[in-house]
Amino acid sequence: MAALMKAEILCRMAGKKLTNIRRRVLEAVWDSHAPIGAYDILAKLNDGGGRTAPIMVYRALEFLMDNGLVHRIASLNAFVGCAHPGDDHAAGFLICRECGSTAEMDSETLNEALDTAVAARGFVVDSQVVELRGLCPHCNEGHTHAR
Amino acid sequence: MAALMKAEILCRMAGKKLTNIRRRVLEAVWDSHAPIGAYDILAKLNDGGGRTAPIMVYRALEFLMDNGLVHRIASLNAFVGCAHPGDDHAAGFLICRECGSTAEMDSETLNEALDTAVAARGFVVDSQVVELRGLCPHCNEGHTHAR
DNA sequence: CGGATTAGTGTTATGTTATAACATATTTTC
DNA sequence: GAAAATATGTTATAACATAACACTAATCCG
Repeated sequence: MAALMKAEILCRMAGKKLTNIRRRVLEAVWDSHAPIGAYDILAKLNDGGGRTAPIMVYRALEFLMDNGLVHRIASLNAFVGCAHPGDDHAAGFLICRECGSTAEMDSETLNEALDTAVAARGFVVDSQVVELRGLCPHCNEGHTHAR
Repeated sequence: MAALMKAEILCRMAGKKLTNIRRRVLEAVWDSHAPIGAYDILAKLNDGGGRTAPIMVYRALEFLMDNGLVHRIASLNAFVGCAHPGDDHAAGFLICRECGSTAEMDSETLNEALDTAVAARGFVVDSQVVELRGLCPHCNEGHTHAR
């Protein structure tokens, strides 16, 4: 799997260890087509008789997030693989309410607009949560919903 | 309290009932200078011997959110009073990591940018979570942090 | 009016998400 | 190879949220 390979390389370059459990959690995240919850990851790991504890999953997720390999979707209490690992980027997400698919949006336009809106108020941003829920192009076929 | 008065009026106009528990939850939300968690609201209600149950608070919060009186901050699992009740608006939030104060950002610029970034991908947005964490102007005095 | 319907509240129990505290094992550093 | 740092394993519990069902109050409409 390409994402796994890339993760291996990035960790090696950064002097970080992509240990077994971390790799297995990352695999579980990528195996899911949609954002996946920590306890669903846990279930995958323990499928077939493992005895991994919740905190082990959370610790792995923390590592993966710190190293830009996974993002947390706060509005879903769930996690997705990062589409652009390596870049240190502020991302936004487009979450389809029908199919659950989640696209990472790394838009200049978006971040410039955020900066502008925010700078006007003298606020200094450290981190952002931008999660837009709606219909992806595929699920929107034949519909006529507007915002 | 002004927010309470406004809520009364808006509910009356909409034919909705701002019952006792709903009003008390709304009060608790406004009494807090920062976003407040459901169980902290609960504690306030029960301070002095009440026996309100968690679900009663969640039910009240659901009503208040449905009627545009309260917003949920997903990244904090907490709730804030809506700064512009009555408008049906898509808001964003600026959350100070030092003092916890939270400003509601109802920016045209922001929403236009979101629309632009999103329309380019053929995505149709229903609802949004925009929560920016950082330093408010007051807490930023004397600092030189950048994004 | 007064019965039927709807909306709201109260109560108990449980589900879901996340972390604390501490012991053990492994790796790195010097 | 001892000390320090990093990672894992184990048990328990904290924090956030909802299900299910009984009961009460408000409203609708003959």
